Amino acid sequence: MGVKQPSTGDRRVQRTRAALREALVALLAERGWDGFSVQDVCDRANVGRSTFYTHFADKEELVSGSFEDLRRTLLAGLGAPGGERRRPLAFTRGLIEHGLSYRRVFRAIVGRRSGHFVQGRFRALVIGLARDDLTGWPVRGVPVEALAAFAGGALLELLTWALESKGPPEPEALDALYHRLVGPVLSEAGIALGGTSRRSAET
Amino acid sequence: MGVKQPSTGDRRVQRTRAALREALVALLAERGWDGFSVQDVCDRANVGRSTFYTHFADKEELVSGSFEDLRRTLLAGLGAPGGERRRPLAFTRGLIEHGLSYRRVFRAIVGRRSGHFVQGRFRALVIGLARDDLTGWPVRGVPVEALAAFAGGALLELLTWALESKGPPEPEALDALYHRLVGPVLSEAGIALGGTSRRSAET
DNA sequence: TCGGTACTGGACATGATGTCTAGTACGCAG
DNA sequence: CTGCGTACTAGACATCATGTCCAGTACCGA
Repeated sequence: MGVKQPSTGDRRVQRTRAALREALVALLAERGWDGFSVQDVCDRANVGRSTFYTHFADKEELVSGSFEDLRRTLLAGLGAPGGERRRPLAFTRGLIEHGLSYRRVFRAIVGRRSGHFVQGRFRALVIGLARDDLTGWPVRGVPVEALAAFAGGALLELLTWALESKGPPEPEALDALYHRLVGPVLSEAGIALGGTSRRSAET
Repeated sequence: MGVKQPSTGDRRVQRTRAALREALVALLAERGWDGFSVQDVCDRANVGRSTFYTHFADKEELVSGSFEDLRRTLLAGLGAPGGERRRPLAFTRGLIEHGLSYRRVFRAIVGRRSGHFVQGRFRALVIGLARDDLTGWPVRGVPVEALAAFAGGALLELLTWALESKGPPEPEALDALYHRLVGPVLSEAGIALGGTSRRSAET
């Protein structure tokens, strides 16, 4: 699986990888996942195709890194983790803002011209975030996994709808809408939305 | 786009198409979307590859037919349309039952080994059903499209979760869970769950 | 029974993938 | 600054799936 032979912090390696990632994101945004080949990425990045394969096994392995970055970015946007968390699913704000800002890329990730791998990866990211979050706000009789699937799926498709719609709403409005819809579900467990901060689920 | 030259009701045509569809579904269930080629479908169906292309442009066009069937099946399961509709999103029961019954196929449609096209098609199917349904139960200040995305996405991922989980729940239980979670969202518009049947949204 | 149409299988061109190799360029340590 | 090693390069190669085309065969329907 990881076939990365150049294990170095060599400057050449860093430049090459950066170029490839950049090219990938650009091509993804403008042509969609199936709209470009490994060759195309290499051309755009000015990198030999053989070189590509010394770093990544395929397009998918290359894009995986970008998802790592995205995840880190989103989590970083939450401020100090474990700090002052007031509402469930607080990460949605950052995700929505980010998604609407980089609209072209996110449409390519989530929309019709995407690819199975990319989309699946994004789904996993969102639902994973939801699960981690909701672990702190359990609902009676509902497995966290199921709750996360529900809330994450809803968020995913709502964001998709916003990205595809002609006049995309403001991030705040969309976030508010989502929380307005998903709020009742969570408050069913007796969670006061602006009230006590229950926070102590197993680490 | 539709390149179907054999426009006939010829018995040979029907047999060929049926064989191809059957083979496709079987292969999809056991190998996943990317796990088989057009050639494989033809082999399993005992049909020449050239023949395949006289009927369908590619795998995707072939599978489209099956989705049509599925849609019809689900809608048929609702009884006379416009009849005695008591609750919003009534179609979920049929969908969930069907999905859990044909677990292998639906995991292939929705799961990790699926393909972008198939998955997208299924998403569109579910969200489309939700939209058609929810048109009859509007929620103040929320576009139907958005509401359908929310409810459909949640259903989609909840079903996926159930399909992937080890001990899959009973259809009734899953359906109940979904409606328990999504219910509050809809009742926000003042819909009594067991009460008055509001039914007359703008056509 | 016969005409037409669907099926057959095989050839062909195309394009992407992934592997490999010998040679070149460049970063980095000494 | 100098050379050692490692990353990069171009290109060849084998493989595989796709989609098109054609001449021949089989079979449906009238």
